[in-house]
Amino acid sequence: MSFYITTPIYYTNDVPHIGHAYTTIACDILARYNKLLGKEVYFLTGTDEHGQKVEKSAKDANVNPKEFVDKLSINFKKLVLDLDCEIDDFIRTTEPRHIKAAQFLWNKLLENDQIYLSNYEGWYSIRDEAFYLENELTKVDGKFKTKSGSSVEWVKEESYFFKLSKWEDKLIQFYENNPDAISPKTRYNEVLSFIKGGLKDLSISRTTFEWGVKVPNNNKHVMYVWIDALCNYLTSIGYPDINNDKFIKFWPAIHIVGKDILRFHAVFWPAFLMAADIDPPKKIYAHGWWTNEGQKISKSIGNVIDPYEIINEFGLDQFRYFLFREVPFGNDGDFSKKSIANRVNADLSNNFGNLVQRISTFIVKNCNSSINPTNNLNNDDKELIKNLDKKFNDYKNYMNNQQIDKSIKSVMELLSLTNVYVDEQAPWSLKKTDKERMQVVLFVVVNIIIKSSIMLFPIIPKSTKKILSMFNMDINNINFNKFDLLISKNIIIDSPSPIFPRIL
RNA sequence: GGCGGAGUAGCUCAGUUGGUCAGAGCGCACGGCUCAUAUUCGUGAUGUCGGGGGUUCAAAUCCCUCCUCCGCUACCA
Repeated sequence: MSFYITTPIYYTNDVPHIGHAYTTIACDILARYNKLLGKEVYFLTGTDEHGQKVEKSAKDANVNPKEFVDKLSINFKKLVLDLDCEIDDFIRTTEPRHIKAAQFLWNKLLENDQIYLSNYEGWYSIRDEAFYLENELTKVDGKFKTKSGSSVEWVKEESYFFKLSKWEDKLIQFYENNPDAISPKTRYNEVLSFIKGGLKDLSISRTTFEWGVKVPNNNKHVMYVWIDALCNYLTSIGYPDINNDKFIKFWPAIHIVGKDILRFHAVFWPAFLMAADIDPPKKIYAHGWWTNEGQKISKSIGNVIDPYEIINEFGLDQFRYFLFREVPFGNDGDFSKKSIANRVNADLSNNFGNLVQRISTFIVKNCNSSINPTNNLNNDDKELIKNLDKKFNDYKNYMNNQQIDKSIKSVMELLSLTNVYVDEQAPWSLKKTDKERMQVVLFVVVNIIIKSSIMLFPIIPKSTKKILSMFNMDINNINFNKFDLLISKNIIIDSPSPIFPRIL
């Protein structure tokens, strides 16, 4: 079994922000989870480095575009590592392998009679670098203006077109047969209604700038961003060699994207692929956006969230945990210092961390730091183990559908039940009355701590590794294959220290 | 305008086919324990389930209508 997951490639026109971190961590969580399942995982991210904006920014900065993107791309690559994300490849669209792949894809589309040369005409705003439809414009003094007041002019530009209109029925059919191919459900509905509203052929080349992948045999044109950029998902696994091991093993991919670029991934991209005789993606998952302390994030307001700032203040795992526990994956969320502090304290410090701490120190003090396996379970113990089993299944079901928040919640519920169990069994009382029974209770709880740590490993890898090594588990070999509900070996505990300090 | 989603405790939200569905977490109040990172456990309070009307023995759950919010309605990415 294999699992291929991608982030969008990030545009090298600015420094990374919370949105980039969010998408990348989402993929990392799903990648790590699938590794725990024993699947062969391929996790791809990278940078999208072409286009008019980059060309212009580079010019403004008085450097050539390649130098410009070299610098910016590094920031994104660094962020991936600093977020503790285990990628398998970092692709850049300026790499020769990608240019080769994109041009091959183009030629394939040409060969399959999916591309023709014509003219793109419309009202164009130089200031906005965008075309407008007439119904988007208002007439001021006999001249059309955009809502923002920019003037527009009628522009006619030679362009290659992709025969998107031909794919309308096939896309509808594909999505009706694969209702899970777009998530969440509301996004699926949106895309389907968009397609049903009719598809026009798509302009897929530009002549107004040069910084892009050249159209084969016509150097006047560079490829439209979405042919160039989306092709990266193929490039990384060896396209155009579709018979190589990687391609065979991993395609089709699951694409995690922001809701703003859903259409490109869910309409254009599958059409390009089918037109080039390649299977459409397995799934496209659109996530939401973050606000900052209740406010929409924008550069002009100046409230862009720098991931490094959050990590430095709250910790990396705390940040990762908050992003995916706080908000249903797919919804918008609000980031605030108060909510991350509350969330981390309630779930990680108090519920999980304190359970680990109270049990581990108890074992160190009262059991000579060691706990032995046993099968001598009473009904209370069996009940809790049954809950472990149930929550583990819930957790997997949710993760399999990218419902990361719900899967985390399942583990938290298990940990709450365990805290209740500890209070009810009261090992500190058993210490005086029934030492044997006390050992059993501790053994049951240790099992839950270890299993919960493994379940949470994809979300908070560094902290859970600390916990697992505190219990002397083999942290280089964590997976679900050996996930027996009860551990069969003696557990020795190293001197415990709080893993999740409370945030004040 | 069209299509779609949503309005349930202070906050974030669960509520399958109408009949323990009035709930959870956080927050708050009180109490217990003291193994633990002043942590944990228990108990409790607050809601005309957006408004109005209707169907039914019975509706947050079905129908009608109104109000509010959000998303999509193609070529910057």
